[in-house]
Amino acid sequence: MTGTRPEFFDENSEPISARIAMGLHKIGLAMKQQAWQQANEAGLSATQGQILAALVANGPLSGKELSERLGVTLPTISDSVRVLVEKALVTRSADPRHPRASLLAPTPKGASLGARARSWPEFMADAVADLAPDEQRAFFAGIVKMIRMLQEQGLIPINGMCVTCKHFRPRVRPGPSPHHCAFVDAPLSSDQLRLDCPEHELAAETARRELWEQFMRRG
Amino acid sequence: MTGTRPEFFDENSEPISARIAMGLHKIGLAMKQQAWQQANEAGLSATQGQILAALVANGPLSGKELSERLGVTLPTISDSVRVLVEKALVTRSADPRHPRASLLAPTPKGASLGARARSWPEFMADAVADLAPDEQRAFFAGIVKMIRMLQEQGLIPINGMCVTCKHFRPRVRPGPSPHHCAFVDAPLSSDQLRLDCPEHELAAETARRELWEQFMRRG
DNA sequence: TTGACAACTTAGGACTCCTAACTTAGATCA
DNA sequence: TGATCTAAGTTAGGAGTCCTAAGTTGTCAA
Repeated sequence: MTGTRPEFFDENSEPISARIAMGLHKIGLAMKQQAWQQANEAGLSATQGQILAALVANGPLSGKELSERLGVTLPTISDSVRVLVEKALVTRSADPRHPRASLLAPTPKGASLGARARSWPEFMADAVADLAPDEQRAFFAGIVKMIRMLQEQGLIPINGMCVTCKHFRPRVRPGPSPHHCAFVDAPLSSDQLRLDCPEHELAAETARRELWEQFMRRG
Repeated sequence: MTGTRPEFFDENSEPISARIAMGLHKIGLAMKQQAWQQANEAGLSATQGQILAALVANGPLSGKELSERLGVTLPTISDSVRVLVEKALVTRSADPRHPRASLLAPTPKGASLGARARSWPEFMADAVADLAPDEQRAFFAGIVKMIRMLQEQGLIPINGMCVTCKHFRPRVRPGPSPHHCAFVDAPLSSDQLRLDCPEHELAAETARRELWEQFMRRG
């Protein structure tokens, strides 16, 4: 079984894109387990934690909005919200926008748990900390592009990414901060692109594609 | 709410490592949903698919080994395996290594499903395909390093990574393929590093750290 | 031969997630 | 003024995921 086989790796290894996919799969595994464990330690289920985190990050939301953001169906949300209300971590109030909808907001206790839940993925940040700054930037750039592709394919539900937002103006000036956010009227660099801006407003389909192409244009 | 606020992004954005974590979180979400959906289409559960994929990729395994590889407890595996045996996708046979253990091997039908299950994460590969080759390499390098860190922290169960394998010889020569695999006696480049080599044998703790430091050494 | 060990298996419970079938407040329109 | 439509939730039911705790059972060591 052993011997000089320089062709071994080319024959047996998959293309780098498949290797990336596998790596992300493994990272996803760690993420799932951590979320589960950290939720349990906080006396919540994973979904309950995610709901609280979303409410803290984005302000009051309806059940429908939550289901879109978390990528699960309404009944699943409905179930978890019932428990959160029973635990006095969330309150309901009427939503002026829709007749049957109710706006969900965290109570003070819920908000504090939600804030903690938001930091659950940060154990990842520790694992990233050892990368050199330029490696981190390259890594982040890859992630932004991947997420955009996944969203294009309809595999990621909602995302508050700058590159799909109607307020985003890519490459409007030279220098290190070429982009601009029209909402806050501020320049921003590629490093500063947000993935979950609460002010995100989805641009129309054609405008979105346009934004993306401008953003990707090199030079 | 609108106005010239150049400080907006620095004030409201998190550090890049946290942004990376959030991005990976979103990607993980897509991964979970895809796995679920693709498993359903194949008439399997997600876990069953992963078990079949592992058996195809690594050859016959015991329940214990499966539970380590998939990062779930033995009862969970036991449950899924029972269903797979009922479906005639997996067979048991005695394991010569352990008295009470049984080796699980896929039937032909199970093997074909397992081969398909192995390609489930590949939808990610499509999303990566738009990245330039150098971006892909940088991305992959980041992933390898992250996985290594996560494993260091005990957050990823088993991994057949070259950088933790006793057969791995990092940086033994100059040029584009500086590393060497002593098992197949072949040079390999950083791009060719494997994440799930079936021949992986875990090096002892101290040796592992040594390997890693050699691998990380720049220049 | 008695006990420890290791690898399961069983039992039981909480949570996730889905589809399908209601329920209901308001809007639309005849 | 109703009849119908729409959209947001809720309820019911079922498969699957996970866990902990408590057996089972071959083998090996004392």
